[in-house]
Amino acid sequence: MIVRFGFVAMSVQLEDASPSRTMTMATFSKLADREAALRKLVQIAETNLHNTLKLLKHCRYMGVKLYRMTSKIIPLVTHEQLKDWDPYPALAQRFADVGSFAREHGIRVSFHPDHFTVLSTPREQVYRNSITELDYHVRMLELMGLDDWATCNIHVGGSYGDKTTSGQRFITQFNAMEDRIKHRITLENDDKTFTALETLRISEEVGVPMVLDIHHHAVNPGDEQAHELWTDILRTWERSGWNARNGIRMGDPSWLPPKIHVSSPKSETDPRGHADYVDPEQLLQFLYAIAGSTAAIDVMIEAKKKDEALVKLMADLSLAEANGAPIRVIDGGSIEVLS
DNA sequence: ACCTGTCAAGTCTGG
DNA sequence: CCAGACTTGACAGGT
Repeated sequence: MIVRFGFVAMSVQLEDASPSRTMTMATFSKLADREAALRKLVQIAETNLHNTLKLLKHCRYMGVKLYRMTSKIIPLVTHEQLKDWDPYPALAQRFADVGSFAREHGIRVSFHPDHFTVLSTPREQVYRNSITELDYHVRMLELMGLDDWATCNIHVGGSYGDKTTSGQRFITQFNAMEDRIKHRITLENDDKTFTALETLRISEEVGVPMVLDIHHHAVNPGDEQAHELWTDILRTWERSGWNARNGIRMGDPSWLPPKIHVSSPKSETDPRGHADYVDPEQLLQFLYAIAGSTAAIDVMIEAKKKDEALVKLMADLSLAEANGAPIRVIDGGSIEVLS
């Protein structure tokens, strides 16, 4: 089983490469010349896209094939007060450049819209805002020229005191969206509300792939071991999403592997928080448990030290290999689990 | 150069 | 019913 690792949003190794520079609404409102203020926002977005490309080049240099882009590329773009603003044409070329690079170098990119994208909400306005937010992310992927193997990962949302009803509402409100958005979604179990099993059943119902977060499952487990759910989770990657729509079977060269999230608890007092680095042992135990089920898997490292945590993990895995673990380090971003 | 409070957005809890 | 927690990187405004 080939395992590819990736990291989130920013690099702690690169200087001057923030992909999420911003401007607050407070500052924007203070600027007397609105046209000039909008030009400033476009300028910030250009910098963010330039740095996103820089980060992708950093990925290529390291051998990393998995990267989550930040949601903050265009500041304030989904803000109520900027509804009339259309910055996309001015940024189209830079989006295209980012997308081309990702495609040429086989880097699987994705987004993770923030926690106020809540499709289970009972509030009409929150639902509408969530769609606006998703539309923004999907639009960026479209401008990058990336097919819908490039996805947006979200959570089910709040429970509002009745998880069953809220889950049903998620399904109804999810189904009411445009296909171009629905086809980009993956669903992840969260650390407080919808467990892995609950998220899995909803993923099956609406026909989207499920991203299993091992750490969230550890702190919000339900009754099942993660690997017990794995067969069904893997099936969501076969029967829905990019693979299913294009008739791609596991083992085909263009097969999109399932994705999981990995992080380690920050401390005993804050078990839900993300630690600086990830514990290789816990990760390996999970990978061994599922090694026979799939030819490949992609693992997103969610650690405070970002790309440095990925580098450290690779070093730890090299050491494990030297000590006889049944793995083979391939390059700076991937290993093979021997079975 | 460095430090601190604040930021557009959501949900949940406790007072 | 409202204030604060949660969580995060970066701004904004101060020293």
